[in-house]
Amino acid sequence: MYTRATRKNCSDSPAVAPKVDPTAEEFAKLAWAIAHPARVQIVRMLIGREACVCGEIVAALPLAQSTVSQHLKVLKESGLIQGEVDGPKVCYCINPDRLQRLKMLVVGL
Amino acid sequence: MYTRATRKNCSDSPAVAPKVDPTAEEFAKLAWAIAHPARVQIVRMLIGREACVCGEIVAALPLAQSTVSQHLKVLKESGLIQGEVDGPKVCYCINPDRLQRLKMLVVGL
DNA sequence: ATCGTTAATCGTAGATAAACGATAAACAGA
DNA sequence: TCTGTTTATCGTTTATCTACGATTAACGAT
Repeated sequence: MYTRATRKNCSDSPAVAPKVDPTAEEFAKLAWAIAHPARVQIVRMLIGREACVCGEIVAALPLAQSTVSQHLKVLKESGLIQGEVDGPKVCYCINPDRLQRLKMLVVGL
Repeated sequence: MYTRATRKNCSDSPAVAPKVDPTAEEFAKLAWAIAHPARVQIVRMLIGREACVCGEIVAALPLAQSTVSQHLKVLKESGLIQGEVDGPKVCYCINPDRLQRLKMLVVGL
């Protein structure tokens, strides 16, 4: 047996309950949305510009149009952004509620 | 040509500079670290307990020991946590600086 | 109706992640 | 020294991500 404890609260803390906290999944999904440099830039761009057409986002990134479209899809699925069809173009904007939720979760760590 | 603009700041905004902002990569890496439910739970556990032995983390999660070890490795590589060897055990704790950095980046969005 | 533009989707290839069991390494105690 | 404990690593399998070109769908303008 190992009874040595050289660091406080290290080996001698009470056992942890093996329970899954429910927000971990939601948290991970939101974090995952911005877990890629391109998506971080897209989010920042949309926050800074209020709204942005897909083509402008493509032009601002060194990626193919199809790749950007996929990143936009990921962001849309996370709820962080939403797209609105405007003729042949699609106008993307931030979803303030989800962004706020992400901030809450991170700050609440 | 498409000149219709039904939404403000949508099609008629000035062009975006195709420049890569330098913190996007750092941001993405930190976000990636918590982009998995298990890692979110680990981080929360460490924040709430100050420090924690690997075995306790394994016990708290419904995952194999080797899998947890991999998640710990990811978190360590991101700098969010650090491990300290304590005999045969390893004691993990949060790196407050990196956590603060993550919070700053998210709040600064 | 046709043409050009815009953006999503498809198909594919390569890389990476996630999960596990098995093994190895490091250590304390007998 | 030998044994049991703890954790990291290895090897493997499966799944998902990322990136691209090509194609398709939707739309406005002519």
